[in-house]
Amino acid sequence: MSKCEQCIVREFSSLKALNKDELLKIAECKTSKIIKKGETIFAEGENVNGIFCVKDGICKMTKLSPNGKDQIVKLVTKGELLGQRSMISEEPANLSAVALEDMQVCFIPKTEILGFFDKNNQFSMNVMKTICGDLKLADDHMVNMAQKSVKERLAETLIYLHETFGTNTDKTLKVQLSRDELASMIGTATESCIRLLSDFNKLGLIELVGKKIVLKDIQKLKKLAD
Amino acid sequence: MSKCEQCIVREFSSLKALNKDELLKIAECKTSKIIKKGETIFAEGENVNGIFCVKDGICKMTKLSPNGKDQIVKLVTKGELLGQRSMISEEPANLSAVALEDMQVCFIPKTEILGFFDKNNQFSMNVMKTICGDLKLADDHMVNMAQKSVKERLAETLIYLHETFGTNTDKTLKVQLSRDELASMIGTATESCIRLLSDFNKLGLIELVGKKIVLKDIQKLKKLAD
DNA sequence: CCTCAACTATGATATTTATCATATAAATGT
DNA sequence: ACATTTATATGATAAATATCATAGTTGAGG
Repeated sequence: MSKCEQCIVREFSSLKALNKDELLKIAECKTSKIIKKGETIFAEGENVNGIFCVKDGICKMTKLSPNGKDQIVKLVTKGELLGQRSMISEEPANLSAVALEDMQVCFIPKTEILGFFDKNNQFSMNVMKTICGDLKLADDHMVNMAQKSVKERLAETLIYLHETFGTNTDKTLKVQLSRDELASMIGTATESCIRLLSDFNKLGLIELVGKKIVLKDIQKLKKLAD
Repeated sequence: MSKCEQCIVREFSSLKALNKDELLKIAECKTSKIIKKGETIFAEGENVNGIFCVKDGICKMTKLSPNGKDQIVKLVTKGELLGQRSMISEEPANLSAVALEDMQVCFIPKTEILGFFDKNNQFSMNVMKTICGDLKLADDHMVNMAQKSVKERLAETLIYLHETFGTNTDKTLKVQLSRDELASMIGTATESCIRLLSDFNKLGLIELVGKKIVLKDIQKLKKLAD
């Protein structure tokens, strides 16, 4: 069982407010897991009963729309926590978490976390601030979906992927989403997404290297995204 | 200065966790305001420095999209609190709050509320749960915007307005939004919204009584909304 | 190395939605 | 009460997007 003290999640998440003793308590009760690409960490409607710390890898948070299509609501990467909302609301998960690449995560039971809420105010405030940040992003995201065209949303998403997750040595985007997943992020049909990528390619805004994408003209993309 | 003990906001919001002494402290420092229909309680980008308790009336929370159009993100009505996210995140307001009808609100300074976070855990948990609820709604809303057609969103919104705010004695919807505002809720052009209302009218799903709307066939509307 | 399935790509077409134009109705101020 | 603005309504058209069809490409497993 590895220690939590030097874990990356501790540095970046709400957990940074925990002291040595509290970290030791977590280290004792946590469960480490390896999640393979494509595997589900938890699914919409499931009772989670704790939170997951993402130690490595990226996952997509999705929600099934009544029309049967999956919408990617957001991406979560190393250093972040999963399942906080569900735990606090005492409700089943509203979103599914599915690994986009191999992941290392730790599960910490609800009982442990809820104890910290009572005793460690800084921790509570951190969690609250994180969720408030998520709420702001969700509202902003909603307005984008409602007001922007598919083209604008695609440009914006490409820039987001570039700025947030960076590139490989060959300049291709590090997070490798399928065209289908990219379409599901921007909320459009797969064919429309492919077609627009093709257009962007012809316009010299991006370059398609097999299934991978290179951003060639970020300034123009930003202008396009508004 | 009226007391807070019997106030409707106290019954329905996170404030219900506060004890008599705490309520008295609030009663002393709060400011009551009358907001006329159309007036702004606070605007996007403003520093709010406290929260507003909605004692009576309804307001819209809007965000300006880069294309210059206002998107209505949600409606807030009596018994609810405004400006919590901004206060907790220590950021300017992300949304504007504008009265849809005459309102009574009370302003409670930030300093007072932050004090309760330290001393009253139940209050903290209530606030956290409220924000978690907001986050779930925002995510769901986002998926709707991304995946549903304008027609589906209109049907869904009409049902929401009916179920949440009810009807007048003549069966018309109580919240009276202009066609423009309704369009801004569902994220479409005003003309498209008007046209669809007209279609729904011809199909017998709704009835247009001047600028007001009566839902005639809720079952069919629900089917339409998915 | 080959085969099958899944993914990517593109054309043709239908549907949805936005935009522009114009008309009518309702509200507002003087 | 009238003029002026503002909101609602509808038609015509253009633009955006989805859907259906089909073909090429890639990658995994035998």
